[in-house]
Amino acid sequence: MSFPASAHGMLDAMEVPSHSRQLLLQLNTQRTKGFLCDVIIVVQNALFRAHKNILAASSAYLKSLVVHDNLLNLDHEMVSPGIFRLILDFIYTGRLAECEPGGEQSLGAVLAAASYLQIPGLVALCKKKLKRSGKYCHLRGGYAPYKLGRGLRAATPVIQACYSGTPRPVDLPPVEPAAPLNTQCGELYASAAQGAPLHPHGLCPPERHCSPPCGLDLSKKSPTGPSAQLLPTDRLLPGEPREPSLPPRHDSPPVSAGLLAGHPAAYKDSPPGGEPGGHPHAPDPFRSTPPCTEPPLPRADGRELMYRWMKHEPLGPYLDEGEAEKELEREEKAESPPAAPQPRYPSVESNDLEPDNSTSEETGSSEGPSPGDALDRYCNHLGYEPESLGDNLYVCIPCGKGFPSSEQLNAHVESHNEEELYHKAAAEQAVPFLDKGGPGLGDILRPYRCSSCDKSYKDPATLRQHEKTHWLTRPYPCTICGKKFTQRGTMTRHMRSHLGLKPFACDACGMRFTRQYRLTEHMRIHSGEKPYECQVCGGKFAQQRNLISHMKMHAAGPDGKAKLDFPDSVYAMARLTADQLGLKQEKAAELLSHTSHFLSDPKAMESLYPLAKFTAEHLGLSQDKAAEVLAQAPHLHAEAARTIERYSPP
DNA sequence: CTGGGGAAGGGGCCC
DNA sequence: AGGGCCCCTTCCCCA
Repeated sequence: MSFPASAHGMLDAMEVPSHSRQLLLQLNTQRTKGFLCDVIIVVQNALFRAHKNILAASSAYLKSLVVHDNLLNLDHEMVSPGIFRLILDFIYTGRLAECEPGGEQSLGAVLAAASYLQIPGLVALCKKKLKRSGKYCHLRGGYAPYKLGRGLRAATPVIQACYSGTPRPVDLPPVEPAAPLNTQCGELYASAAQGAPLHPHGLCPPERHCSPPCGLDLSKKSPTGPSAQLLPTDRLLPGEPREPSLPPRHDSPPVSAGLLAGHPAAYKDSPPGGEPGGHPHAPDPFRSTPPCTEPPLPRADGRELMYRWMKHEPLGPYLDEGEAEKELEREEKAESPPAAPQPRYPSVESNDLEPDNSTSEETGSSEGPSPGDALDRYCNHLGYEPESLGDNLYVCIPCGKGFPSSEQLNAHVESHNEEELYHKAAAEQAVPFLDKGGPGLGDILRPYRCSSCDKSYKDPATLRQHEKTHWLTRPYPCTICGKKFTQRGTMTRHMRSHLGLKPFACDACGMRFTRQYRLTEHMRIHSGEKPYECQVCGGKFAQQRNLISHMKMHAAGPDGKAKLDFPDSVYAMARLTADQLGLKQEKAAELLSHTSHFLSDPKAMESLYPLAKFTAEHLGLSQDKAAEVLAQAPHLHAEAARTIERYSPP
């Protein structure tokens, strides 16, 4: 399909002046309703819903996070819930609600947070406002080190210096806008107070100016059903929100390390380009780069973008702070007509960043970027992600692996050392095995043994992970309810259940799940597949766990007590099997008791593999796994042989 | 009312 | 870090 040249010309001229404004309004409306929101931002005990695309188009820092996570946890020492609300409003509207009273302090906090989040337009706007109020000259020296991309740990004292005698911005009470804010009810507070009546739709009552009385009842189970993807509204209980200035509820760090991955604080000691503990593939927002003075992105073609990426120059739709400031100044000079009044959304100034400006949009960009251009630049998307390119310049000499930063290389080298230590320790441990008649195959396969419980593992990392189960204090607390976990993954999974995040959807019925495995299990309902069969009655089950429950029914007598009378040898085997497989002895015995047909066939015991096959079949393991398990327990073979001897037909 | 099955939520833990 | 599996438990439905 092709258009005549004239038609192309016509298309070029066909521009709806209010398009960008309408688009933004729609997006903001969607945000307030939670519609298509695909990310949750946790700031202290406040939750905000938003759209990844919008965040990524507005903030370099948030972009680096949303690429990898649906749940972002911001350091509340860097940005308080109240300030983040203002910033989120700005992102979705291009307007900054009036900060008051003590506006400069709040504005300073917004500036600090905008720097932290790398939103140059907002940084420039705050500076401009501070300048107008006569504060910025005073502050300039203080804010100057606030170069974009600095970790705020370094920046915070600067702010303190700026506002000597006043609380740090992070200690300020939440900013309550003078006029009702328009939106903001995408935010949900995990309040300590509960029990008050529900508020419909989970939105803040208008009379509260959307200050966040919405509590999150964490005592309830996660919702079920297709409607509950994000914080279901029926779980929201109003209650007074905790003041953002209050200390965190738990003694533990308020934001988990895992959720903070990629946080600037984690980079504070890193050289440019290092991403320790963060998102290794995320564009490094802290790489020192000269301010981008390139023409607006739409004019840059793919090759130029690639070239700039290769040169570590800024590519994206983000304006450098200085550039954004110039943008604002150009805007002021443009003398664009004032924005239409929006009573629900007090404008900071008549020439605030304006998402739509019909005059300049119509005149095109040849006479300098218009506010519309500015928005275009913010909304422009790259055709590729930098993470697709790798430059692993730091190479580990022993193993030849490459890493993008010295930090990662160092971490790798440390792991080398630990690994070698473990190997050494394992080699030393092997000596007693020899004393006992030589190490079993299992000792070779799983040389890393726990000193507390004698369980053994294939690799040192798994052993370390296991050893945490013996610790008195579990190292990973939930930042919402305080429950503690031995593994970070378990904690983040638990957090998902708090937040109702269910990324795995059934194509057939739309039901959503928190885990892939659950979806797989669920899909058997639709397929009719019932792979788990009872060896006693032939009953089939879609879920293994239901087979296990069912087997208990078989095992229980009329009085509820176990009715199966297992031979001693079966119990002995069961004990060993239970030990090896981590099952309860009762269950292992139960499973083994259903194998009389096997046990009565001595030929089947002639080699290890048939036994493995039997074990695999009856314990739901892969045959290889079963073989490995059995290999670790040569005494099991002897026991099995004795059992066979005893029960073999004469 | 009760027991059994189906389905699902959540935690533990290994890989 | 995330996937996968196991276990315990709960809820609902039905005979």
